[in-house]
Amino acid sequence: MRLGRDFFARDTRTVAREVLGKYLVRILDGIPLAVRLTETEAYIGRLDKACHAYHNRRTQRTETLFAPPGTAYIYLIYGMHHCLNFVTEAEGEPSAVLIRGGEARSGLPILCRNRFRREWADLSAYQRKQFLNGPGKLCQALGLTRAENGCSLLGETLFLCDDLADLGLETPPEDRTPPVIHTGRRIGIDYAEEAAFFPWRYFY
DNA sequence: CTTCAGATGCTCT
DNA sequence: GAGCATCTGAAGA
Repeated sequence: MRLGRDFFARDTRTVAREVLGKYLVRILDGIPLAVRLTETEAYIGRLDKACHAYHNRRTQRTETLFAPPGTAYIYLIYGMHHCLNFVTEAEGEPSAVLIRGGEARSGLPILCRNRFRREWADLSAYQRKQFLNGPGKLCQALGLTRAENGCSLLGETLFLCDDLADLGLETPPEDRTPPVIHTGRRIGIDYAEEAAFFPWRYFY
């Protein structure tokens, strides 16, 4: 079953927690790419110095955070990588869930070529183990860039779902037991003072 | 396994 | 002009 707007229109930390284990699907050139989400972070504009839209800060970049829940917020970081977020809360409450990691479930050959311009069989064990364990890696594999900033997550080519039946695939056995979720500090925001210590990173 | 430097360009001041 | 919600490869332990 696909996730609707109501899923995203809730407390950001709840969404960050509950989206773990769900599948992010992108249909690219007719081919379904699917990633099971394993790591997220919550960013809440109202309270959070680490959020780009802290105190409702409105600039060209943060405009997407004011879009309806269920919108993709994608920005360029460090001049060469992209980060994907899901906009959350009621429309106009600038908040989002950063997608930090996942595991490939469909379209592995494409995901792999997007990331390494090589075949899965040619990757080292280290490369396989670290395949999608970072926000930039995930965007690169899925071919998501600023061109997709502001796109709906409720559409026909980019969406989330509960299971892989939507894609005509069987859900693997290891995906059937609910993940045990851990929390921790968010990564790479040491500048954000007390907010750097909020336990708003979720993973399993 | 760990640390570290360097890449690279957009965004806001 | 400064800073950034990162990744990679090389080198060391």
